Formats: sequence, structure tokens, C-alpha cells
Amino acid sequence: MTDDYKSKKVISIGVVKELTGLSERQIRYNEERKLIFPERTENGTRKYSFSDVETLVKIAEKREEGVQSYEISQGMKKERTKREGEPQMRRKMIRGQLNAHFRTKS
Amino acid sequence: MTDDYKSKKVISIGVVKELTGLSERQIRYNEERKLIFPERTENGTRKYSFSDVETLVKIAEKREEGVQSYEISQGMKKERTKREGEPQMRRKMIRGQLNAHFRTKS
DNA sequence: CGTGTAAGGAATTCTGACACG
DNA sequence: CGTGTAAGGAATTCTGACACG
Repeated sequence: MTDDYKSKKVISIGVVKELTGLSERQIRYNEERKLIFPERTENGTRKYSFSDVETLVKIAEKREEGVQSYEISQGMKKERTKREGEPQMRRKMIRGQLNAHFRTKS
Repeated sequence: MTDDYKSKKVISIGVVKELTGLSERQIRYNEERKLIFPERTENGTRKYSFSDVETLVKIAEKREEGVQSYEISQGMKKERTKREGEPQMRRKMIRGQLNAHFRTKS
């Protein structure tokens, strides 16, 4: 009725695994890094929402680009600022920023 | 992306139980009577959609009124014909129709 | 008809840890 | 850092059946 299907936490990790193609280890790791927040059933089983599934896929794409957890969480904070853009260009810019970051940092 | 969150089958029977308040036996029984059609994971575990959950609740309400499985399935077929109406009156009419049905039938 | 239950098995999920790098 | 894995336990889910009515 008044439910938001997209944000309701009802999916088990096994289904999330099928939906995202990620391993359970990878899925749980994102929780460890505070990038995603599944709920728990009374006995401790994790429950995810469709929204969580989408977020997991986006995070996985970022990681493939070499972006680390901290940067990903920072990026998710600004998420609400920018909405559109050129995906291809954006990715290269992120990598560029990271390289610059490492050069000045180390 | 192109997913329909409401009709995607991803919910385990345990969560459906919590969402509907029905017992596993009751939930499975509706499948036995062909009133609901969950999918299965590779190993046989049932997976339901939010839409299925809503249907289950509606079926449960009908049964509380004394409507039997066959009548419920018939009612679901006509579902697409009528959309609105007075719930309270409609229920009484259904019961009335059933009584009439039984009188002429037996 | 609709639902409870005991029965036994198969598969899931969880945590903490060691490993590699 | 991110991920694989073996380890052992706890809880889930499944089917077929007997029961009551």
C-alpha cells in the first residue's frame, strides 16, 4: 500500500548475488566499508532493497576503474549535486583526480 | 534499470510470511490452488514479487469472508473489468451471490 | 476445504580468521 | 585494499503425509 518497493529491504544475499553477479564476500565487504546498509531479520540474515542492488552495481563499476572505497563514499555524498554528464569523460576525470591525488600525497 | 520492482520475483517465503502475516503453509497452499505463481531458484526455493504479496493479502481477506479458492480465482479473472466500488457493500454482495449459488446448486 | 505439524534432507547465511598482495 | 576460502553452527525451505473437519 504505502510501501516503496524500491527501498524496501526484502532481498536475501543469495538473490543479490544473482542480480549483481557479485560474490557474497564482495557484497558483505561493501557493508563493512559503510557503502551500503542492509537490514537484518531477527536471526541476523541480511536483507537488501532494489535500491541497494543498484548501488552495489555502481560501486562495482567504480572499483573496476580502480577507485577505492573512501573515494567511492565521497563520491556518493556529492551524488545529489550533479545528476547528468558524460559517463565516459566522467570516469576518466575521476581516475585523473586520483592520480593527481596520489602524486601530491606520496 | 529496465526492471519492474513490483513484479520482480526476489522475496523468499520467510519474508513473505512477515509481510503478510500468513503461515508458510497458507502461502504455499495458494500456489497449490493456482492463485499465485512464485518462481524458483535453481535449488527449488520459492521467490515472490511485491505484487504476489499484495495478491496474497487480498486472497486472505476473501477467505476470511468465507469465499473458497475457486470463487477467488474466478473473481481474479474479472478483476480487470471493474476497478472501483464500495468495499463493504461489495463483500456482502459476494457472500450473497455465494449463498444464492449454494441454494440453487445443492 | 484450509491449515497445523512432525520428519528428514538439502541448501543458505553468518562470523572470525588466515591468505595474498 | 579487496577478495577467496575452509570451518562450524544456526536457521530456512522443501516435499509428502497424516490429521481434523
